[in-house]
Amino acid sequence: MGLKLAEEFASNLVKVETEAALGEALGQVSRRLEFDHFALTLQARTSTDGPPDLLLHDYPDEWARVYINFELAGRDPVQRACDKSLTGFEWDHIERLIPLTRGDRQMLAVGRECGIGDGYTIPRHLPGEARGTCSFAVRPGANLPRPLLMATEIIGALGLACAHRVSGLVRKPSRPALSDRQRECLLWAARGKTAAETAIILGISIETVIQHLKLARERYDVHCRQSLILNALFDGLIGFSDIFRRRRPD
Amino acid sequence: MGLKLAEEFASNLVKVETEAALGEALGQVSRRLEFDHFALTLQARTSTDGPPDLLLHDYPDEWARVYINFELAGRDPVQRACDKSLTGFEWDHIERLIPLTRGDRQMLAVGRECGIGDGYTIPRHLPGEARGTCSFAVRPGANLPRPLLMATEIIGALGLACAHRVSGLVRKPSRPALSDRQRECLLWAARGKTAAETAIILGISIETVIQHLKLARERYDVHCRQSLILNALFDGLIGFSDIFRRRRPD
DNA sequence: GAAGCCCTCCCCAGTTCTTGGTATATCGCC
DNA sequence: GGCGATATACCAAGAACTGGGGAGGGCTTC
Repeated sequence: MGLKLAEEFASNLVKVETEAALGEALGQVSRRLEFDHFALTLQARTSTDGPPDLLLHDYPDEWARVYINFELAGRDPVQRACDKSLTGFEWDHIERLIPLTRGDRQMLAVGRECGIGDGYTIPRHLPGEARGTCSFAVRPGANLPRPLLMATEIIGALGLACAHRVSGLVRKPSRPALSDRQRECLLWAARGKTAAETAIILGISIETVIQHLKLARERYDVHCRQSLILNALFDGLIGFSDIFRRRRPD
Repeated sequence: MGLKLAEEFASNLVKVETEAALGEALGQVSRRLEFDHFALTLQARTSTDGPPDLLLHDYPDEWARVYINFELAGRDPVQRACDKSLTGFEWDHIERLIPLTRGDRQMLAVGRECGIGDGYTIPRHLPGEARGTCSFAVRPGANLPRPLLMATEIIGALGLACAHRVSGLVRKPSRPALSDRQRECLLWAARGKTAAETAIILGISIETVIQHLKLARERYDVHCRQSLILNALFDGLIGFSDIFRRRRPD
C-alpha cells in the first residue's frame, strides 16, 4: 500500500516542472500518508548569483510567521539534526542526534501551540551543491503513521530530487578547487594552528602560508578564515576526520 | 512485498554490531532483491582519493583484485556520479548525471567481463562527516529488478546508516553545552561576521559579544575561533543549515 | 538568602589576521 | 616561446582577535 503510493507519487512528479506544482503534489501526498503538513527546503551554498533557496510548505500561517523569525536566529533543531542523520528521523528521537538547548525545546513547544506536533524529516546532502530537507508533520496529540514511514522516506526523497531538478540548481558544478598546498594550509588552520605554527609545520615561511590562505579565500570569495574553513568542509574538501584526526594517522 | 523486505531488513539490522554481520545481512538481502552482488563503501574523510574506510562487498574476486590493484576507487564513474544525485540511480543512466570519459567506459566494460552487469547505487552524504555508497548489481545480460528498486533504495540507506553506526564514527551528542546567547554569537561568527557586526545585529555591545565567545572558547577548551566553530558544528550545536541560510527567503 | 549561572558592559596589552601590494621560479600546455 | 597556474617569499597598515583583569543585575535553585 505504501509502495503503491510512492510509485504513484513518482509518476506524478515526472510531469512536475514548477515549484508550485511540486508543492501541490506534496500537499496531496502528505494527506494520503496521513500527515497534516509538509515542508520542503533546499539550499545552495554559494552566496553568489545562485538561485534563491527553495521553501515549500503548508504549515499554518501562524507557525510560518514564527518560523521566519526564529530562522533569523538560526535555531531550528530539526534542521540541525539533518546534518547528523543518513536517513529520515522522527522528531521525538532528535535528542539521539544532537543536544537540545533550552531555546530548542521552547521552539518545539511553540510549534505545538501552532498546530505542529510530531514529525518525520528526510535529509539529503550533496557536497558542494545543495542541502535539502523534506518534513512531514502531524497535529499535536496525533501519532505518526509508523507503518507508512518507509514510504514517507521514499516520497520525501523523490520530492527533494524533484525540487533539485526544478530549482535549476543542477547545472552548477562550480565548486572552487584549491591547490594541494592551499588545502594543506587550510587544514592546519582548521586544526586551530596560526599561520606561524603552520609555517613551522610545513617548513615554509609565514608569508607563504598567509599567501596560500589568501588565495584560497579569494577562490571561495570569502573574506575570513572561518568562512573559508566552513565552505571547504561543506564541499567535502576537508572532513571532520581530517581535522580532529580520530583515526587514520595517515 | 518490497516494503516488507525492507522492514524485515531493518529489524535485522538492529541486532547488527559488527561489519561482518552487516556484510552477511547485505548479502542475504541482495539475493532476495534479485541482485547478484552488493558493495558498500563508507568514507570518513570526504576527499575522493584513497581507499574507503569501510568496504563490504561480495563482488567476484577477479573484479575486486582489479579494482583495488589499480586504485580505481578514485576514478570510478559510479562513485563520481554519487556526488551528483540525491537518490539512487541505475548505472545505465549514469550519463544523465556525469559525462563519461573513454576510461570510464572502459572500466565499466572490464566490470562486465568480470561478471558485473547493470546495477543500482544509493549514495548518502553527511556534511563534513561521511560519504557512503551502497550498490547492488546483477550479472551481465540480466535486468535490474525494477519493481523492487524503491525497496532497494531504502535497504541501501538502512545499510549505510548501520555501517555508519558500527563504524565508530558517531559521537554521542552530550558535549559542553553553551548558553543560548553564546550559541547565537558563535553562529554569527560562523556566518563570517566580526564581533563588531555581531554586536550590531544582536543589539548589544562589542564587549559582550567578545565575552560570550571568550566563555564559549573556555567551555570547549579551545583558544581560537575556528576551533570553537568546528567543535560546535561537529557536536551538532550549530548546523550547516544555520550557517549558510539565506536571509528572509520570502 | 546565599550560591551559581547567565547576560551585560568595560579596559588593556599583545598577537594574529586581512588586504593591498611585489617578486622569483617552476611546471605544463598550446 | 608565451601563458596561466602554482609555490615560494617579502613588506606594511589597519582591523580583528585573544587573554588577562573587573563589575553589576537578573534569574533559579537549594
